[in-house]
Amino acid sequence: MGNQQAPESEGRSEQLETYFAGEFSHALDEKGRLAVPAKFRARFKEGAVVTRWMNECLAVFPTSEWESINAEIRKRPRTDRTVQTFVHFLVGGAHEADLDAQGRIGIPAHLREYAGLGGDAIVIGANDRLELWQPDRWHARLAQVEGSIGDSLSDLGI
Amino acid sequence: MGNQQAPESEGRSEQLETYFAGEFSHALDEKGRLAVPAKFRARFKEGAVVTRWMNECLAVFPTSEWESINAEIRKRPRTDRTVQTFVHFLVGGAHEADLDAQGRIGIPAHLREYAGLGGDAIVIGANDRLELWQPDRWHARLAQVEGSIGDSLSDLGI
DNA sequence: TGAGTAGTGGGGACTGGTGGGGAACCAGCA
DNA sequence: TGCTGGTTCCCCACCAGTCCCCACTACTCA
Repeated sequence: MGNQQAPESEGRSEQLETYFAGEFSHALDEKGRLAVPAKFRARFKEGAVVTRWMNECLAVFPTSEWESINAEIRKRPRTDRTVQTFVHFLVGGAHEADLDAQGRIGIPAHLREYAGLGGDAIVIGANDRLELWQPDRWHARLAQVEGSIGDSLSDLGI
Repeated sequence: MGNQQAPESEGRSEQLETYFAGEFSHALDEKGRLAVPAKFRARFKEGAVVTRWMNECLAVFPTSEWESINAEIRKRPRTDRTVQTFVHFLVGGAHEADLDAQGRIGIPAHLREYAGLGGDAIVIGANDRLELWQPDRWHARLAQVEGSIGDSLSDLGI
């Protein structure tokens, strides 16, 4: 990515963010819609897939990203136990949607319920995906992560 | 509709969904009919096959998909124990049907009974098939899956 | 301080899901 | 063989949820 050559005459060329990063606090409205941070919207031009994710949060993938993950799964035997787990949890939970004209995405009721979302939500950039967290769960997760970050970094050799 | 005769005006920008995904809650009516989610109906133009499936749910395959699975089986020796299991469980349970004009499919009584279906049912998109679940069974299955999703993802190298 | 962008809220049209009525088909019995 | 009862299938109509669009407010940047 990265090395952009001729700067666009546009001035601030809002070029495509390659990886998601950062933390945002947005509100879900009455209808279960959530605004995607403006800088990330271009990545979702082709559509977005919302699904269940680990630690009781939701993940939002650009469609292409999701497809490449799922394509990997479809190569494997459908009766494999691990594959079934994946299919039920992730594919079964997957909701495909486009952003509306305001850059919002609708979150189906059963996913909101799974992640405990309502009112405010925390949007986390997590490289290949966005994660949506119920605020309390996010803070708990952060506290948990802080305790083990030292070990993790040395495990990873960073 | 159709005041202009574009040949495949059927098309719509929303073209055929390639794989099934997502979760839907639909009701079985008095007559044992279940509405197939509208976005998937095109995949069942050639017909659908409903049959028993793992974890006491039902599976709905597009006819072509079912055919390719069953063709695979027919190549194998009919005395093979696994083949016999497959034939009794899946082929024996198979019910071929078309969607009605409202996009509903009729589920025979013996299959409804097997899956405990009546009143509400959960429809799960599972890549190559739809799965029909009795709500309580589905929630139990989800709870079970949730516990092992982390391991599954790392097993799959995701 | 003003202009533009981002986030939020809400109203209206429309599609999809559900229920039910009626016709057609089938089988059993007289 | 004709009549009757039941089941299945088809079609119409209502209702609710979803999507699309418009408007308002707050914040940021120049």
